[in-house]
This record gives sequence, C-alpha cells and structure tokens, in this order.
Amino acid sequence: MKVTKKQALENRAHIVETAAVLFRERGYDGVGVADIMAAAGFTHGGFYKHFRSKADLMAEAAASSLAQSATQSAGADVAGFVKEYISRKHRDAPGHGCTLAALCSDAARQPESVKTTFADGIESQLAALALEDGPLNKTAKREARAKRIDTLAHVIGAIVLSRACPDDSTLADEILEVCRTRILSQNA
Amino acid sequence: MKVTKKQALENRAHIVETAAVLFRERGYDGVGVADIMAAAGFTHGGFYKHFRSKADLMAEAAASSLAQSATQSAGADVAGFVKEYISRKHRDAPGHGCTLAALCSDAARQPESVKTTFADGIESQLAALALEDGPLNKTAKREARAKRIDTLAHVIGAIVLSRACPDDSTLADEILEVCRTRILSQNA
DNA sequence: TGTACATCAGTGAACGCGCGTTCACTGATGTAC
DNA sequence: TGTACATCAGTGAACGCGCGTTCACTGATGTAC
Repeated sequence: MKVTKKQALENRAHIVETAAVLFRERGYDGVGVADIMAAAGFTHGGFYKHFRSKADLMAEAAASSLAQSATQSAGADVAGFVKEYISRKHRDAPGHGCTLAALCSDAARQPESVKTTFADGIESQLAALALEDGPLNKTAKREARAKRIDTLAHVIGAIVLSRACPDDSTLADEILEVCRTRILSQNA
Repeated sequence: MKVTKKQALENRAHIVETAAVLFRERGYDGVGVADIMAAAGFTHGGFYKHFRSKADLMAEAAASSLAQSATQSAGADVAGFVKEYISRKHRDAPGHGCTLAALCSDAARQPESVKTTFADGIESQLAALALEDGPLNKTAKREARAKRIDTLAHVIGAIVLSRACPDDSTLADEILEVCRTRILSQNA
C-alpha cells in the first residue's frame, strides 16, 4: 500500500484542499478528522502520517484558502470585488468562498496559530486589493489602506449577517442588496 | 430537593442567561450542557426538566440575548451606538456583547429554529436603532432602513474581523480604529 | 387548619456515540550493495 | 542491472474521553380531602 513520494505529497495537498472546503462549510468544530479523510478518499488512520494534529491542519487549511482568495481578487477593482463578494452565489457557497467570511468568528476561539494565520490572510487580502493603486505619497497610502480595511470589514459583515438568516428569508437577500448598493455608491 | 415553582422558574431563567453568555464566548459547539449547568450552579441531570434539548436552549438563549442587546441600544443615536459597538471593550468581552457579532456565523450552521431567531433579532436591532427617526414618508423610511441595515453589517464586520486576529495584534486595533472613524464620518 | 399523598426540580450514575489520537500491520517504493 | 532489505503512506481496529441524553431516586412543595 505504499505510494510514490510524489503521490504522497499530492495526497497531502488534496487533504488540505478538502479540509479547507469542509471547514468553511461546517466550521472547525463541525468537521472531524475522519470526515475529512473520507471526503479526500482515505481512511482516517493515515491522517497522522501527514499532520501532527487537527489543529495543525486547521492552520494549514486556513493558510491555503486565505492565500487562494487573495490571489483570486488580486488586481480586481474594488467595484468588481464588491459585486462578486456580496452576491447570493458567494453567500450560498461558503465552502468555495472567502475564508474570512466563513470562519472569522470560529478563528476567534481557536489557538494562536490559527489566529496568526488569519491576521496574515487579512493582510494578503488587503494587499491583493491594493494592486490597483498607482504610486502614492504617504498620506494617500494610509488613506487607501484605511479604505480597504473598512471595505473588507463591510463586505464581510454583509455576508455573515445574511448567512445567519433562514434559507428562504427575504431579509437575507435584502441585506445583500442594500449593502452591495451602498458600498458601491460609496466607492463611486 | 424540590423547589418552589417561582424558584424553579427563576432557576430556569438563570440557566438561559448563563448559556447566553457562554455561547457568545465559546460558540454553540464550544459549550456543553454540563458546562452550562455547572456555571449556573446545578448538576447536569436536571437540564431536561427545563429544556427538551440543547438546540432548544440555543434558540432560547439567542432570543434572550438578542432582545437584550436590542433594548440596550434602543433610542441611542447612531454615532453613540457605533462608538460603543466598535470598541476594544466590546471586542474583548463577547460574552456580554452583541449576539449577532458573536454568533452570526455559528448561527448559519444551526437548525432553522436558531436562524429564525436570529432573523427576528436582526429586525429587533434595526427597530431599536430606528427609534431616533422622526415621522418620515415612504421613500425616506426605506432609505433610513437601508442605512441601518448597512451600518449594522458594517459594525458587525469590524468586530468580527478584529476578533479573528491574535490577542496582541496591532492589526486588530487598527481595524477597529479605521472602521469606527470611517463609519462615524459617513454618518456625520 | 391538619393530614396524607402526588408531583416534580434537582441529583448523580449510567447510556451510547462520535471524536481525536494511537497502534500493529501491509506491501509497494526507495535504497544499499 | 539485479537482489535484498529498510522505509513509510495508507489501513482498520482500538484507545480514552467528553458529549447529549436517560434514568432511578430524593425530598420539599403543592394539592386533595
């Protein structure tokens, strides 16, 4: 049953990817090691050949999906970012959406390793949004950073609040529409 | 060991209050029935004399703390609300802070009973903030509601994002300061 | 008002279950000669 | 290149533990007469 070194590394990466989706869908406490391994196509016993603990995988999965979302929105203009972010599609597919929106409040109760990863992820996300900036002087740079932090908090709040409503709720959609419209007009 | 009917009802209310704090601090999956009962000063066996299941208590605790935060911010002007909400004090004491900020993303993964309670809680919170409005015509009312929804999402996003950072993080404080300043200047 | 009995809030042990983690084992891969 | 052995990714059973829930029991409260 042994497997090529290359194959083993691919399997490991696949486990991280799978976990990154499941954690976003069901939270860190909502998914077990056995769930993750089964979803990745393995039995649970092999888990500890790849990771020292579930907490280690949590931090790694977070890093992976945070980096991915940052890359995805790299260089997008703010309006485009907001439109994609505050959408029913994003709200209804947390597993493939923004890690910050899906796991922020979970992260708050996790070990420092996870929280540090999240802080880094926030910075990456801010940096990705910053790519549209031209060369700026110091004050303008500070102002641009403030604006991005503010917008990021705003869009996360919209998604998180909308997701807390029942599935067929009109309020959930109202929140999205209202916030999308207002954030866009603010950035116009 | 029996107890007055009045005392029993008080005990029940005390359990709900205790749970409302613990859930906000550690999340729905982070607190057990035994934890709650012990914190309230009882043994865990009596739990099912008061509640049919943990999920029932979750919904009830959510309703209780949501109603409480709505009452607290009733009639406050938006600026005052934002200043209190986006503060280190609020961020660092989730157990006695806003239920929406503490448990929104947890609620998203809970049974409909909890999500419905949250939707009601959002409406209460919006209504509480609306008390400052004078008599308005239809368009102005719609606009005022949109503004409140948008502000609520915004302040929640700020707290949630800040809480995801490590405890000593400067980023966590930066997020609060930036968002507080910008939201206040928007509402000025 | 007094008495005899039913009720039921609270206790603490026990239940089955799923969790994170460990372990002996397998057998193809990788390595040493 | 061929052979003999070590490695180690993956398997599946087992571990201890904590969880939500159940249960027999207690004894003060509440009720019926």
